[in-house]
Amino acid sequence: MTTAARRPATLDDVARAAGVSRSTASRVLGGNGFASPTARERVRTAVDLLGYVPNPAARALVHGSGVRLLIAVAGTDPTVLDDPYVDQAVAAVARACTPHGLGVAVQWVPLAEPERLTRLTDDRGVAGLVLLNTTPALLDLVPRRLAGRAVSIGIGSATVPSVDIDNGGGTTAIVRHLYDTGRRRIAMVTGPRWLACANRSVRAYRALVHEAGLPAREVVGDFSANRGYAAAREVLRRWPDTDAIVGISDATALGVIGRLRADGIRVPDDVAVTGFDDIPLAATVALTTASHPVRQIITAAATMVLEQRTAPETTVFPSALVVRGSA
Amino acid sequence: MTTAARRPATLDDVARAAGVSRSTASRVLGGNGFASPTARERVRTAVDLLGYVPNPAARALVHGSGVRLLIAVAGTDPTVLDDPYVDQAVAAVARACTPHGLGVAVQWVPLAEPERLTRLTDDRGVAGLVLLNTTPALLDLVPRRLAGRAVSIGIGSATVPSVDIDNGGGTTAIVRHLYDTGRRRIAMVTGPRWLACANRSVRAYRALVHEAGLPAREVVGDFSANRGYAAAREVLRRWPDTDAIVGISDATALGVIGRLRADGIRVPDDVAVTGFDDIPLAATVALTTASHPVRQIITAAATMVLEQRTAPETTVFPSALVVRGSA
DNA sequence: CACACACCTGGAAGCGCTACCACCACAATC
DNA sequence: GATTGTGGTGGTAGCGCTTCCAGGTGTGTG
Repeated sequence: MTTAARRPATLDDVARAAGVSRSTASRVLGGNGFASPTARERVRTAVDLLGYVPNPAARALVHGSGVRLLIAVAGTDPTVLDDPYVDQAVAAVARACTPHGLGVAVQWVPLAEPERLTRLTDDRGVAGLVLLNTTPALLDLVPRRLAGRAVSIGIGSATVPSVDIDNGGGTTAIVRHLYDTGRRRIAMVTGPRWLACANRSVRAYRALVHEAGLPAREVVGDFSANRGYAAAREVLRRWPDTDAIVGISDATALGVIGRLRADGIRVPDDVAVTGFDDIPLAATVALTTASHPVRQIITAAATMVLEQRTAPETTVFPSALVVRGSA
Repeated sequence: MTTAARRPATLDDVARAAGVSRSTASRVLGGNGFASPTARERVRTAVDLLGYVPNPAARALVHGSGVRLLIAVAGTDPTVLDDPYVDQAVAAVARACTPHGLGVAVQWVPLAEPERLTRLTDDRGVAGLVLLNTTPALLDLVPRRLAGRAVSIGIGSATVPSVDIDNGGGTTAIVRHLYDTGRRRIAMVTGPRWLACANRSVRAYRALVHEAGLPAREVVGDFSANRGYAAAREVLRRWPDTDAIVGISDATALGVIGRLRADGIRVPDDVAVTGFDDIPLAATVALTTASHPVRQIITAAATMVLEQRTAPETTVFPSALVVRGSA
């Protein structure tokens, strides 16, 4: 539009165009310090005219603030990053960061080697930290430098605030629904044992079946549809009279349903199946599940670090039972 | 580990620890310029010892190179960003960028106002550009500054290279498969008209049905399951004898199947349904679809800008027919 | 033995920005 | 009339890094 070989304007250009010093221009843009209405006005118009956007690198350099949010995902191996849930988290954080001029990065932190996190946070480019699949060991390794700029999705600590899903409540609602609709031999395909949020679901399941005097039937899964597919067969092999299967996630449940249907077992007539998460497809395939606003949760987490909350609070988002066709 | 209040090391710290000047240390790390083996060695060990990671902001500042990749997604409204496909793209780009010390940002560019892209690229923080849902107008607005640092997913131009899916080939394979299995009244739920890749699919469909002397039956969709759900009913209302529905995406197909099943129409016995993309769930629900390595495609795109390819080449990734239960 | 020419090195400038400081008006106070 | 503000301003020092440049050493050549 303007000149041929456009070079993004610098603050100097703005100052010159506005006929003020760089300092004044900076003060106007930063909003702090004094500036006369005239100066303010002239700088504003110069900014508009030149399409000036501050250079985040320069800003980060002088503030020592870093330039991107790091999403650290704990897991046994790098394939955790292949999880669509991580995709969603990364994208949601990116969307929250973009208006603040921050980028996002993702990295896997091996479960067996949490201190690897330190190497990642030694990077001054890291402005903040979002922990996914958090373990207690990881929380202790969040450096002081990032205090108030770190948040955990899942469990928190005295220094690291967290946002979390009410997995226990969600699972309780699901299992109770199964019980209320006459299911008495309820099995569960769980998540990885080391994952706090998965454990809360499992504990809720156990508490409820125990309370009802039913046996607990657990097969360890990993959130994936594939694992659900295999786990379904294992459940029915070990406990053939099972009449309900609780999936730790929607993907798990979808895998379970796939296997059951392939084996000629009717859902929900023979076996009821439930999921957890309420992914978009759950509605399409009529999956009974627990719904929680994942995007909202992640966005809340990102917002916490962007706005630099200091209070190590835990925000728990509710989980709502959604009854559809599968149970 | 080391000192209590750890402050990430700077190049000065490294130089001091290694007993050389900052310049020498920088030269060793940059790999360019001369440096004696001794100096090289000492700097290396100092780096390891201190856990030094270069400050990307300072680096970007001196190089004028920017600090994050921008993913610009064209669409009629900001909800395009809610698409899981965008999630996946953002996450994949983030994964590719992270090792390079770059972050990612996402922004919507209104279809009706492509020049809004200029405001985004005026930000010196932008090191590179990935265009999603690209339109020709957008390609022309890629600034010179980003030449060789921009890539389009979909259509490209003389200056902007692209990576693309062989939508035409994939759709041809699908429609041919439907024809070969006896379907003669094949309808299609299309994508938005302005989207080049969707149009290629539609054109392939038209060409094939035309060639076979069949009528084209099109309902405009938008890639979403919801729209597929609604579109399925519209198809059957307008052409009750339809015996196959080609979905522009897996989500569309899933929506179509959901509606058909809800209406008591058997899939594939009464109506065959096909998708496009081969999302993870497609296998679970036995959807016949065309598969293409989306993650690999996005990664290829990201790699192109990270490695600053200059040749405006177009890389087309093949699309493979995956026959499963739904058609 | 002077010279060129390699290799190697530290000093210093500067990327674009913010923040501190010194300064200057002008008004209000003693 | 000297003093203390108060609102406004520009100069300048850096943030951590790269890169250019001047100045070293040491080898090989005329």
